[in-house]
Parts: sequence; structure tokens; C-alpha cells
Amino acid sequence: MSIVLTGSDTTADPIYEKLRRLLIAGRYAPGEHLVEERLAHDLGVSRTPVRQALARAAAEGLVRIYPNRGAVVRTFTPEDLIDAYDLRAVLEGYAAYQAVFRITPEQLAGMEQHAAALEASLEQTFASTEEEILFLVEQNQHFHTIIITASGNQRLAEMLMLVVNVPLQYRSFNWYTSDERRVSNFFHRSILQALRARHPDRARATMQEHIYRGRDALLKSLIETEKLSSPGM
Amino acid sequence: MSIVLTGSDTTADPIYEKLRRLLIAGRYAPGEHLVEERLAHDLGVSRTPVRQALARAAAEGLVRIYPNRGAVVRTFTPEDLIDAYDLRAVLEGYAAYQAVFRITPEQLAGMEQHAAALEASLEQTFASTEEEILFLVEQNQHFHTIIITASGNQRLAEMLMLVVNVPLQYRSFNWYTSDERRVSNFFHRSILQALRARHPDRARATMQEHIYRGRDALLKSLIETEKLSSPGM
DNA sequence: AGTTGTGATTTTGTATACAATATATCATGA
DNA sequence: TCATGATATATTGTATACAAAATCACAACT
Repeated sequence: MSIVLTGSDTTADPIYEKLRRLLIAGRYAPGEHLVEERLAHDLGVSRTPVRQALARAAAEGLVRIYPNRGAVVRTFTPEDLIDAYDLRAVLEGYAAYQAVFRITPEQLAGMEQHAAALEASLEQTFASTEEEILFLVEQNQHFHTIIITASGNQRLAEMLMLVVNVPLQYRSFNWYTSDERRVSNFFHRSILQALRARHPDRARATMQEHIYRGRDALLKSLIETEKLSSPGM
Repeated sequence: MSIVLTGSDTTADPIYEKLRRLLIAGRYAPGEHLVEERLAHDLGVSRTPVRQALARAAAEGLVRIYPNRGAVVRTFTPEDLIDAYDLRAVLEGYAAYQAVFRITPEQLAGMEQHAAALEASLEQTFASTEEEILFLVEQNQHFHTIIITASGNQRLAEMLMLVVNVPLQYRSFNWYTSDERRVSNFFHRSILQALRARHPDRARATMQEHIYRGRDALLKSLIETEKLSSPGM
């Protein structure tokens, strides 16, 4: 497997791809006004293709476009994140349920590998560099992507991409504390077990709990940074 | 309530709106090559805004864009429709479950009205004009939209729009036979009952069954027209 | 000091021009 | 007749120009 939850086949527009990568990587701050000329400069093209990419990014929820006032990077309120994670729980829970009936030994082996890679990181000192975290996020994505693919529902994969593709600055929170990483690993193992044992309900339930845990960890760290940055406001 | 599952707030681009309406209404045949100049003429603007609208339509899955070869109206294989309806069942089932905890008496009254309008059509002679069917489709959409709104998950509404907004030529099949309309009405009543009684599980189960019925009816009529149009192929 | 109004500047929205690519047409030869 | 290749046409992709709208700066006034 090469790429993680890429736009399936919907994509294939290199400059939109580039913009999306920048947005997801957090190159532009949430709420930031994206002046077209600046983007054009950053992407090395003129405004015309930039506008197309922005229209698409708006459809995918990465930015919001206000008529005659341009595009701003989408901001996520805690409520937005809760909504998104609820949806993820429902959709990926369903994916796990369905995957039980279709997942192949090769796919299970792949999941095993990614789970092992994540597990290995537990042994290390908890001095996680940004690069290290990026690696973990990627391994985790691979793990989840296999299940989604194994569900056999093409459309589901597209939907989930829209929900999961939240800027990295939000997602990577989960991988900072070694505590959360341990819990996460436990669930990865449980999910694998349920899939191997062909227990659809267990697969779904475990997946849902896994995602809700991730959500809670994210919200907790969000609230904490909130407190730190604006104590009295 | 005014508009049905409009692009929430994601929209607000009049020319994209126009294009979407044409696509959903079936103005262009599935698989048809959408030459930009022609669209520009049809929409009364130049190619530039058309291309933006197309980029967006591609992101929403209404068309597919092949690099250097333009856009084609998305075609739906039976598998695509099955995937879409499965997702609908999952998502709207979830919406119904959540709606139990938040739906207001006003919203219930609104649903009652739309259900009644649909029920009234059962009494009439079954000579359904195209206009009549459009009315039924709309009433049905309103009914479902209220539940989705009542779920309280904004993102869910956006997701469902992407799944539900399948060209009319596919959707309206369900409303041709008076048999299906009767079954549909039965489920509308059951769903309302479950919501009023505040039974989340019943609401979800009934909604899911309702959607699966719709799917089966659609597939059945698709296969039949398939047989009629190409008997030997 | 704060508010409102006016002009300058920035930024968006659309049209047009042109280059790059794909498709269609048609002649040539087996 | 059919396949193949060259040429012409059509269509997409990008850049630029300009009009419309919003934002900003700053002065005049209360």
C-alpha cells in the first residue's frame, strides 16, 4: 500500500493535492484568510487554478468561502470535533463490522505490521520528535485504512476521508502522551482479534470505543491548551 | 422550513447551485461528456466560473473529472447505489437514534404534516404526473431532513447531502408504484411513533428498514428497465 | 476620544487569450 | 477493406486583464 486515504479516484488534480497537503499539515493557521495571490505564489501557479482548488477544498470542508470575501481556513470548535468523531465512530464502526466478512489474510497481516510499528514506539523514550509523531500518525492511518478498504464500500472510504482529514495539529494530539499510546495500542490489538475471530459486533464495538477514546483525549488536550493560552478570557 | 438539504452553509455560490440543480434534475444524461463551453452557454457565464463549479461538483461526487479530458456526469452502477443506500441506512439510522433525544414538538408536527401529505396521495388515482412525483419526492425529503436536523450533528447533515443527492431519475423510481408508496407511508408512521415514544433503538431500526426497502425497490426497478432496454446484452 | 464619511488600495469575480493536450478526419498503403 | 499515420479540429488548462466589491487609511466632524 502506498498512500493513505488519498482522494480515492476523486482526486488526480496535482495542485489541489498540494493545497490540501498544506492545509492538513497546518501550514496555514485556522481562521487565516487565504489571499489568492499569496496561495498562487506559494503553489507556483496563477490565481485561476488556485480558485478551482479552493472551490474543491470548500466542498471538502477544509476551507470556507465567503462570497466576495475569499476563503478562510476552517476552524474547528470543540462541537465540530465532537460531531466529526461521532460520525467517525458510526462509519468506522460500520466499516469494521463489514470488514469481518471480507478481510483477507494479507490485509490482516498488513494491519498486524502497522500495529506492531505503533507498539514498538511504546518501548522508546517518550521524547517524541515531530517526525516521530508524523510516522505514528501515518502508521495509524494505514491501520484504519485497511479496515475501511476491507469493508468493500467505496463510497464509505470517500466519506471517511472527509471526516478524518482534519488538520494535523488537531489529530496529532493523540500521540503525545505515552498513556494514550498504550490505550490506543490495546484497542488496535483488540480490533485485530475481533476481525480474526470474525466477530462483527465485537469489531464494531471495539472500533467505536477506540475512536471515542481518541476523541476524549483530543478534547481534553484542547481544553488544557485553551486554559493555558487564555486563562481569563 | 424553506429549502431541502441545501448545502447547509457550504454553498452560497449561485452558479454552482444552478449546475447542481441541473445535474440532480437529470438535465444531462449519466456518462455524458460535459463540454465546458456548452455548460458556460447553458449557465450564461464564461468557462472560468464553470470550471470552479465543476471542481466542486467533482468533490461532491456529482461528476468525475478526468485530467485533460474534462468532466462527465457520474454514472451509478447498481453497486454504487447499494453502497450509497447502505451508508444512508447507517447515517440516517444514527440520525433517528439521536433525534429521539432532541426533537421538538414543532419538528414532530412538521413531520406529521409531510407524512400526511404523502399519505393523502395514496387515495388518489395512481396516474402520477411528473409534477406529482416531484411533489412527493420533496415532501419525503422534508420528512427526512427534519430528523437529520434534529440529530443535532451539523456535519452529519452535510455528509448525508452527499449521499442522498443522487440524480432524480434514480430517486423518483420509488414513487411510481402505489404499492411502494403504501409501504413507505407505513414506515413514516412507524418512525414518527418511535420518535414520539422516545425509543431510540426502534427509531433507528425502523429508519434503517425504511431505507433498505427503498433501496430494494430502486434496484428492482433498475433491473427491470435494464431487462426491457437490452434484452440480450 | 470616538464616529462617520470619503478616497485609495487591496482583493475577489469574470472574461478573454493562448498554449498544451486530446480527439476526429482523412489520405495513404498494405 | 482495413490499418496506420499525418493533419486539422476541438477541448482542456493556465495566465493575464479588467470590472466589481470589500477593506483600509485618514480626515472631518460631533
